[in-house]
Amino acid sequence: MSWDPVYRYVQRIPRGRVLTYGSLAKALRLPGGARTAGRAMAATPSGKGIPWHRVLGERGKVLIREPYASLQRKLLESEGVTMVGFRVDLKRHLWKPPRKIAVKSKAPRKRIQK
DNA sequence: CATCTGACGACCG
DNA sequence: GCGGTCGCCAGAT
Repeated sequence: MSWDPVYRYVQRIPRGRVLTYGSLAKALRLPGGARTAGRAMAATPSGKGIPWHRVLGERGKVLIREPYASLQRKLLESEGVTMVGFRVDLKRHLWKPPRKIAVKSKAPRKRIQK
């Protein structure tokens, strides 16, 4: 199984915003759901600029073990993410992935006929 | 090949 | 809200 799609998706998460394993899995339709997203993140290649720290558990909880948990918290706070202990305030920082990519043209989009 | 092990999450007490 | 159980499934042992 190639985790590439997962990493590409994670790289789209803007600074200061976070995503959950569940929503990640759902967005990419990963078989096995959230846990599969977790496996992918656990295998995140280092040094590729992938913002792995922006992926959290349901309700914004940091689920990884030390010493990475502290690092993740630190990285998040460094980009302005407000946290309560090892939990992120999802109300403020949850990233809602855009359904459509930004449109450059101002012309109206064509309607897809049903 | 048999088991174990999670960077999960829904459920239940 | 917290801890335990269970389904999930690719890798590791």
